[in-house]
Amino acid sequence: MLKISELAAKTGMSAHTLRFYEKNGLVSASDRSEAGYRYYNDADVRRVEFVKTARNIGFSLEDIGQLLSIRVDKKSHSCQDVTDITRYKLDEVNAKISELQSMQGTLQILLDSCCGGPEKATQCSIMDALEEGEFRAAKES
Amino acid sequence: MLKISELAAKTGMSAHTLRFYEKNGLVSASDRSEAGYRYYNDADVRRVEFVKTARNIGFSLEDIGQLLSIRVDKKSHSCQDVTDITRYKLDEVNAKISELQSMQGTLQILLDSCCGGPEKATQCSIMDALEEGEFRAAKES
DNA sequence: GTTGACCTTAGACCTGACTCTAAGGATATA
DNA sequence: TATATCCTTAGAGTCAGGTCTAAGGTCAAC
Repeated sequence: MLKISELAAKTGMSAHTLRFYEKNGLVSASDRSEAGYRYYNDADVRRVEFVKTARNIGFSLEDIGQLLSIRVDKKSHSCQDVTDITRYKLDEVNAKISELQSMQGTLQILLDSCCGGPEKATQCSIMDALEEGEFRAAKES
Repeated sequence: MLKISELAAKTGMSAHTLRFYEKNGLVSASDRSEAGYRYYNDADVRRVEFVKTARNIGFSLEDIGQLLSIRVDKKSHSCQDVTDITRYKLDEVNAKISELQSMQGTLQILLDSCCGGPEKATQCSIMDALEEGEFRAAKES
């Protein structure tokens, strides 16, 4: 049984974050001392590691909440339930990538158009382009 | 001279946002009525359009503040000042794209590994992979 | 002369994921 | 026993970029 700081050390999260996760229903200590100290067992550690892994991949805490509820009762859930969450996340990620690639393209065009030297900015083609306003929003949502 | 709601209509921003920008030093009305009403002239409109364009490209309000201070005194700034801001932003965008592409790759692998069907999640390879924890963080910062 | 649409301000609220503080109680070591 | 280090809680603060509210002042039309 680990105390919160020990679990924090073991998982690389802060005790603050572990309490925050508990408040948000993700991980709680399976035991408490008389004084109220949290005590975590091996299953708790695995749950925290699961959260950490999902977090690393990019799932939001809300996504992780759903994955955890599948995890505790796998028999009542299908692979489709899991892929639905994953696919939705992938769509989100792809949308953000597109948005950023649009920004990237614009910024690259701007950079290519400008000498970037010590010349005075009175004739700077980047400033001129911004003045012209010939760019669409990268995101439409 | 335009009142704030007229400028809002003209630029597609809300009056709220225009006041918010003013509070943050980006755009202010060059005139005020006796009662305190904001009045915007053509130069103000161009400044707002400049902000809007830069915002669409993806510059942060802080970046835009810097671009605006170059804009009002181009003679004291060089093209390099402008490209520095642009290049920095491009680097940021590229870093985020890399991060998201890493997430994308992982999510795709997960999806490919799972049947996604109505089978019970007891043998789900996505859940297993999350349990194994074999993924690195997409971002290192 | 009053209705209704506009304007003003300071400041609260929103998202997401923490991060920290204050005030107090518990435990371990010297 | 003293002190240092841990633990608890509720709640506030952080970031960015808005968005909204409350309470009140202004202005044009009927």
